[in-house]
Amino acid sequence: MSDHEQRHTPTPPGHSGDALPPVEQHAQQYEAVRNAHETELIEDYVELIGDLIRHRGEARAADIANRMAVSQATVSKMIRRLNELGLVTSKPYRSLFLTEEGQKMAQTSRARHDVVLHFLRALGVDDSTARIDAEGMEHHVSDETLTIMQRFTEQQRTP
Amino acid sequence: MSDHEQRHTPTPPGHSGDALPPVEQHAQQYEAVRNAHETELIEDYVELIGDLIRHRGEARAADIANRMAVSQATVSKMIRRLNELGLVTSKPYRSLFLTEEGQKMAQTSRARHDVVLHFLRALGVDDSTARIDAEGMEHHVSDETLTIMQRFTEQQRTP
DNA sequence: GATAATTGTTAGCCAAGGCTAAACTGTTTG
DNA sequence: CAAACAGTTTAGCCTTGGCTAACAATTATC
Repeated sequence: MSDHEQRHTPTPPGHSGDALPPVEQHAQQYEAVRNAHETELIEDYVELIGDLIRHRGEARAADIANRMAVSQATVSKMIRRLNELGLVTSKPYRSLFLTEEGQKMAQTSRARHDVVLHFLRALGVDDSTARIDAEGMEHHVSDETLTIMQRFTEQQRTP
Repeated sequence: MSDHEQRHTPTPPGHSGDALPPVEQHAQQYEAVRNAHETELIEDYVELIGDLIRHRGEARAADIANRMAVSQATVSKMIRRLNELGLVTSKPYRSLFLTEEGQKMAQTSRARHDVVLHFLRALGVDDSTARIDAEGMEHHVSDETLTIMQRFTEQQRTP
């Protein structure tokens, strides 16, 4: 653990832009992003499976592959993982179901996604752009920010 | 390419929540996220190196490792990659420099980051939360949304 | 009901991005 | 100036999440 940096001025004076955050805080930012990345894909799969079930009555691997633009082999492998994690149940060659826990995750993830999407639209972002941005952003928005976004959206709706 | 889904109602009627987007659009969302992920880390490194140079006069591997909360070995490996990509120049055991291209990327990335961070603060998000969220969000915000965020922030500043 | 088409699985490959341990270089200091 | 220390690199390992190709099962069609 080098504190080499700390020998110098902690908050340099006349630079353009913001100062660097303290090391611990800075590190925490990057760690948060890495953590988000670990769960992100899992959540996306679970969310999509939930959506497919809701809207189509069932979730099949081929549909997931199409919608994710990914090979069926990739989906198959991922489903095995979701199984091990206790998020879905599946019998070979049959369509998928979410466990209790999976349903909870799908629901949370869905809600999160919707808040971000509606927020972006309320901000004035074009629908198809909002969809793309929301998909990427949803896993990186804290609960605090999410609440604020929701409040903002509601205010826009009833001016 | 299965169109199995399309046999059914394309926009189902009375469900709660939004309908599923058409397959092509949906796929595009996920592809965008995967693409962002590929460049994300690279941009983070380059941005951080730029920041270290600006604020401290030099960027050393140990500082990067500390700030990213990652081992030095990981940094070392990454620097080799950045080198191959023509983004940084480095002599063994010496501190790092950004190439022209690297500087351009650092600058763009920095600007993006700042817009998102200032936007979140203008929205009313607490500073340390805003920093964490901004770090994750910055790579998933389209230019369109970025512009809107910037406009919003300026409006808040001068009410 | 046999065969064709679709869907699902398995095996084996690859790159990215982490890690630890060990070797090496450069700098500081007794 | 030699030894100790701090910083850097290399080697080798692991997991994820992609892919293709080959095979297996289910479903559709004649």
